[in-house]
Amino acid sequence: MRNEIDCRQCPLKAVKIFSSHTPEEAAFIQAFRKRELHVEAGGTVVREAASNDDLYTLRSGWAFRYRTLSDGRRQILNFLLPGDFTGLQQEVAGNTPYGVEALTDAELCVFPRSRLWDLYSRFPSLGYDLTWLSAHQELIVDENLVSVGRRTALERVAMLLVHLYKRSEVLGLVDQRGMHLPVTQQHIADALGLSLVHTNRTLRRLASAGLYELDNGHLRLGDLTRMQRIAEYNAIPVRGRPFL
Amino acid sequence: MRNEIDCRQCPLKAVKIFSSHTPEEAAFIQAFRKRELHVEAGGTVVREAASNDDLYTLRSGWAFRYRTLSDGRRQILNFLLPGDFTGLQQEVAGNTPYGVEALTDAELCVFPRSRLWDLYSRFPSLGYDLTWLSAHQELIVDENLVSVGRRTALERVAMLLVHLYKRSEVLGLVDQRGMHLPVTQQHIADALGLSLVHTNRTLRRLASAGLYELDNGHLRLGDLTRMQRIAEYNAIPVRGRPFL
DNA sequence: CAGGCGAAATATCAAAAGACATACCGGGGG
DNA sequence: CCCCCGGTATGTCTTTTGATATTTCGCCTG
Repeated sequence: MRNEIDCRQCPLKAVKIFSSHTPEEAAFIQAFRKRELHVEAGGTVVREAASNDDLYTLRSGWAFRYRTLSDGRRQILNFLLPGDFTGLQQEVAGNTPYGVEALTDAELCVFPRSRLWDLYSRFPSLGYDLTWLSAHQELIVDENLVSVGRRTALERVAMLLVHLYKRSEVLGLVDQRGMHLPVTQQHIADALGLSLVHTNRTLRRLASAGLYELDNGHLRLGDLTRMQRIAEYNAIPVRGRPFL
Repeated sequence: MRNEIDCRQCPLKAVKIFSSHTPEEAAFIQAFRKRELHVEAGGTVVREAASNDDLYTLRSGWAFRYRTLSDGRRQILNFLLPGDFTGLQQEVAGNTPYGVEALTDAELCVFPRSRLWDLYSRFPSLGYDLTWLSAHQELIVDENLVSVGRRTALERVAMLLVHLYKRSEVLGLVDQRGMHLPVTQQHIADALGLSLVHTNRTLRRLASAGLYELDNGHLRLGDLTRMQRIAEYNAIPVRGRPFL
């Protein structure tokens, strides 16, 4: 087993967008963390409809939350990028109402739900952070719901590309090649409530209008302003955001 | 101005599903509350895309959260019933990314976001409750996203009726006439990402199969089990749930 | 280097849902 | 009492999206 990372040197601290912890908070988080979890691309982080006692911070890599219906129809609820936190909803429903799957090799920090009360009582600041993270994720799901419910296929795809691009950007994951987009068209279809075929058609339409280029899994947006106008999507500007 | 209700005698306390507060918590909530707000049916609680410094508990009546696109397309994100809490997302985005509108005459308790930190530091238990409420609302939005993204029109409508029925039931809002359903078909359409016409057709289909009856705004479900099977929806069983 | 495989691209046809028009229905106000 | 108006119901036609099938492409592996 490889050495675990010390929370006090968490690589996320290097990313500007994240706010920092006091030494006491960092020490508590370190003690709160149960273990690290490494999942390879395509692997399962949380099994759908199973019981689960853990909370997760995604430290590196991509993942997504999803639900499936009995005949296999799948809806991706949202994509998880580094710094995202998940698992709080199990506190409300008994078991996990959704699954989580890794899109790339991913590293996660695992926390025990059983000691959540400890966190709130000893570090209210971290309790506040959890609420913040929960509200942030809901904001993203709200946005997805607007897309799936009321945007056309073209608008939806444009919205998703802009959304993921913006999120990658603030995490420092965009370089001159563009951003690494580790999703298949099937994932996009499942996130947007479209069929695979129609997703393909729609992507083609955007690409031939010069609005994006994809080479080797790296996405570049040709005309961000026009994309945003098509999608009628303005990313939420987030200042210092917390993480655990 | 009519007398305000004392939080220590909050009518929600009479509803079994809600867990209770310690006297200290109740006193804090009382002091935290800025004012009460009475909105009539159809009135605006929170204006979309405006700045807003408040948090809200819906104490009685129905409301809904929504977003609109510039050409008027509207997506209802979720319905708010008594005990529901909203406004935390403004803590993440600067201004309110969604509007809230009352469906019936409604009473709300208004809390200042500026004193939120006070709540976390002095009553971590209430901080935990806010996280719970946030996660609970997200669970509902997740479920809506699954519907809108992957269920057929028939399944969606069935799911929504069951969902609202179940929620009303645990709040003690169902009597022998059924539940009061204060929504128009346009609201249902906007919640489910359907057109008004198609919503009407679909409702007709369910009604003529004897699955529900609506008289005078009161909904009765003819065959709950069958409805649930159509919708493939199992309401989340919620035990003691917090409120502010 | 050939074969196999997952993902992407594309054609054809079918179904679901939307748009528009119009009629109906019931309650409140002049 | 009648008219207006919001909400509901329904018919007809169009558009969008989905289903199925087939081909292509790039990559990995043997």
